[in-house]
Amino acid sequence: MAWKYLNDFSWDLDPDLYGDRLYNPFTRELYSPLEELLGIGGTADEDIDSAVLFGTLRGNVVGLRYYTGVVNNNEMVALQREPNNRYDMNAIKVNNVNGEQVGHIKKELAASLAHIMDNKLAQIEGVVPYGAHNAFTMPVLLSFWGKAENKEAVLRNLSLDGFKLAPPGKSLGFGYSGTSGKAGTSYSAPVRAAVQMTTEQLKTEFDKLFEDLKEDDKTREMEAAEAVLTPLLPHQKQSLAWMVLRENNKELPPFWEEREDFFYNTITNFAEKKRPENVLGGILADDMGLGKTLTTLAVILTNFHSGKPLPLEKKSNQLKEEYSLQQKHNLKGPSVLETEEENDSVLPQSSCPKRDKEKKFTNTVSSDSEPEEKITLINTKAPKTQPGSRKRRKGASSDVVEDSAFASALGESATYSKKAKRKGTASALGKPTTYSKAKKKGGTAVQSKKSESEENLRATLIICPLSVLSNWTDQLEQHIDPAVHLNTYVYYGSERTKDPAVLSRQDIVLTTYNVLANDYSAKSNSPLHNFKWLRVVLDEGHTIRNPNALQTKAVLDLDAQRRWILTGTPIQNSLKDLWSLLSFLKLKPFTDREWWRRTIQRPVTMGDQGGLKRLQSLIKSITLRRTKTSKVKGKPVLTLPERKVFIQHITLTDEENAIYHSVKNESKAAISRYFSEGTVLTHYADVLGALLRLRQVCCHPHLCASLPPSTFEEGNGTPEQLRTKLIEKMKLVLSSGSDEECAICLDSLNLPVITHCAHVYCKPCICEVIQREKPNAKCPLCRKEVELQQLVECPLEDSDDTEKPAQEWISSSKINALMHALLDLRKQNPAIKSIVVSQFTKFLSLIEVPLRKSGFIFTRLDGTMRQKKRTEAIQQFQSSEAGSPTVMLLSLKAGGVGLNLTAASQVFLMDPAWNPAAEDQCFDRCHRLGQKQDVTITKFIVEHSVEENMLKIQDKKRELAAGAFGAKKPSSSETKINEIKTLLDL
DNA sequence: ACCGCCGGGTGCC
DNA sequence: ACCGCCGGGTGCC
Repeated sequence: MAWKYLNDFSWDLDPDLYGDRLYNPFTRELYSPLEELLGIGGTADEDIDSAVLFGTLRGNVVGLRYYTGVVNNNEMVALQREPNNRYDMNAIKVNNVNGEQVGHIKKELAASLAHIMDNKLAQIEGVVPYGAHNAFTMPVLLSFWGKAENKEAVLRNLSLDGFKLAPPGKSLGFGYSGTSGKAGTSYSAPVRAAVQMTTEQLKTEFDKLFEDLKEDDKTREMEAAEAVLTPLLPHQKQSLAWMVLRENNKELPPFWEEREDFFYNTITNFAEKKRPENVLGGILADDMGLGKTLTTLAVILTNFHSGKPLPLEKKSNQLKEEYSLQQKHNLKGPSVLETEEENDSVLPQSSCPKRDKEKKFTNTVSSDSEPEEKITLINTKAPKTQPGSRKRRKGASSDVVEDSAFASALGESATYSKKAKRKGTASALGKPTTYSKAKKKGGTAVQSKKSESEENLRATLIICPLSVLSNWTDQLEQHIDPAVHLNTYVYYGSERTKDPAVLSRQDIVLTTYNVLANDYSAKSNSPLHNFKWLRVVLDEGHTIRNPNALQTKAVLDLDAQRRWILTGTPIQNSLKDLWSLLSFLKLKPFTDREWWRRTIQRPVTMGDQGGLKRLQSLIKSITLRRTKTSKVKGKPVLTLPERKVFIQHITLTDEENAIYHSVKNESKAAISRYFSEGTVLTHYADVLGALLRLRQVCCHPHLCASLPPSTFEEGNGTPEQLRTKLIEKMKLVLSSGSDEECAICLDSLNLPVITHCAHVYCKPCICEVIQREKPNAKCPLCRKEVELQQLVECPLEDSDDTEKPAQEWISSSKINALMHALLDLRKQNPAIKSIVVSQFTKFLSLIEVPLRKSGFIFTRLDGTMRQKKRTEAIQQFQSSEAGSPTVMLLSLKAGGVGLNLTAASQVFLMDPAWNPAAEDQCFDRCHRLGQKQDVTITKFIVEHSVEENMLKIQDKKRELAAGAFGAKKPSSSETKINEIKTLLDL
């Protein structure tokens, strides 16, 4: 069991508990109670956050003449161990900010430092006070940072070799002096660390980071291209203008200045002749529901190259027929040149942007005049619709559908049509679809990363979580003129293309983080990675917050001219999560984590004003953020109907109460034993297990019946027993209603497997790790050794029914309360739609019975459903037709942020979530853009139960968290113990 | 390197 | 002189 390793590895997390997360309303950070209660969390990287300055030491860099890396006065340098150096295994390289080697640390000092670095006793950072004009050696000022408990060891090690650190009080400690921007000036002007701000000040400052909309470039508005049928709201016109400005921007990136014939970085004092590239893109961090998707589509259509709209052909019937003929013709065999000539006369380049380097193509796409001509073609404007209203698609005709069948039979992309979608065929995401068919042509247009010129780039890659993939296709259909040839390819499913030529023909390619990561790890060929994109857009961009996750690496390895991150939660998990995002944006020098840490992350977490200033100006220059309460010209961005939350207290029946108390007493007994043994914290998994049971009994006595009784004991049995136990444990994880996530990809579990150390991952994720680290692969959560053969898979679908066969259905107090409310509503107005939310899918199943009995038409959405069924469920529920479902049974975390359930005006939360953020997100699914009615939320809470206690602790945590900033502040063990006592009334 | 270090040449004042 | 001193060769790790 996982807690066995807690003593050895301070950052062990039991995934069993990982999903039960609490919410920090300020940082919008989700954190698990386990991390909180044990005062742990994060990865080894966080050691750097809590580092203190041990002191400084002057040393020498030698061998300058052998290397090309140059440095300026006061420039920061990085130290890098070089254990395989053939002359000295203690060798330490010194690199400049660009990663070019400058020299080596002189060998005597290196011999002493190597030990410290290899054992991670300290992080050693260098600043070269006098770096320019040194031919052979140069001095370097070294700062030693590390955990306080390692300070003595470091000092001892150094003094054994005759080195002595100057005490930290003598130095500023950031490697540069706050606002002057001169790296390293501090060493000669020693001061105590810059004026430290209080937590409160920091919080205020941080709030300001995203709220400043006064600048001109963020308030200017811009109209979208004609092909965008939905009129943009004022704030969306602002985002469009700002994004177009960012994409066409020719300025130097933040913190760079042009000086004489060099470009200077004012933070690191690095300089180079080459002009640093600016980010053509940034972060659109608008709150959920402000229309990031629509705005992004508008950018794609509006800013092709140099501010001109994407050249798109207007479809006409004649064109379509010829096109369709062409299609069939080409599918018969490899195309020949004559055919292409024909093609071009019928359908110019729009559907085939990157065919080859022939002149005709270059002319049509990259010349300045040509795109304008195209625009005139689409000038016949369709009547615009109001935002949120659905645009009926007129263009789809049967020949297109036929064509799609033809195409998909050959494994090619299929034509998307609304008609087909209504029949439920083309909506299947399992196969590639395009909105309008790209011309098939014989493999002449293989695009290569290097040889294409930037003007020829056309395709935008959009990467999103699977749960919002359909949102993109829906919105494309909803907002884009159907009469326009917008080539769209959904890169998903087993039939996805391997042919870059197919991608090169697209305007938009949609895929998911998981598909991207899978392709990336399957190294063989990932067409997405062997391609230069015009744009890459990350939807729910905080998905890549974990720098070690495969998904993040796969994303960072994409090649694109312009890069966008869409996210509603800019700093979801404290400052360090920002790094992956900046790294994606390729902002020099922050793509290297060391420079990010040294210049921003650590100074800010230590309360340095200069660091915060830098962070502010950085964020300001690349981020646009509006909240639901932001205003444009004095008016709120959005006016949503009211949202009211009621708590309805439930009194259990005597019978239920008896069950509750017996479970409670049993748990109490076990946990009291841990108290007396003083092992509460090491048995925390059991504590949460007990809480889970109590929460379940509050809902329905049948819910906790299938819990494995073995949770309270340890020990090993036969391999078969172990296997059974692991499967049980995994099932508990999967069915606990917490919508477990994989600690590697941080996404929902996909093909869950459990390790012998009882941690659950996606099979592809953990296999990747084992492959990469073999032969010594370790569990990413507990560092225990893992092997491929030891992974236990979850047996398929013997599910609830077989587990508990003939248990007769009974009601419960909560079910009665719900049914009472639903029947009441129906009496008032039979058209009212309600969402019934629980963390326990089994509970939802139990609720189905009385719903059916009372004649409710309902639908259901939970994490176990395939994408196709999900889409169906949502569409049925959202339909306003008579006979459409009036109740949706929803598992708390199903669907993700993109889920739109605005048809509902009532939400019933059957059980409180650990994590108020999850509740809020859930409410936002119906209380969002498009909601016309007031929304009423009813939370059912059993009085005098663990549920009430959960609310209390949540409130307390909210308060506590509101005062915290950035880094996690683990509560004292006294607090932890008290919390457990509160929860269990001990 | 306008240094340090090495090793050969050399040796009263 | 088993030294000192001189001056040329030489130079990261």
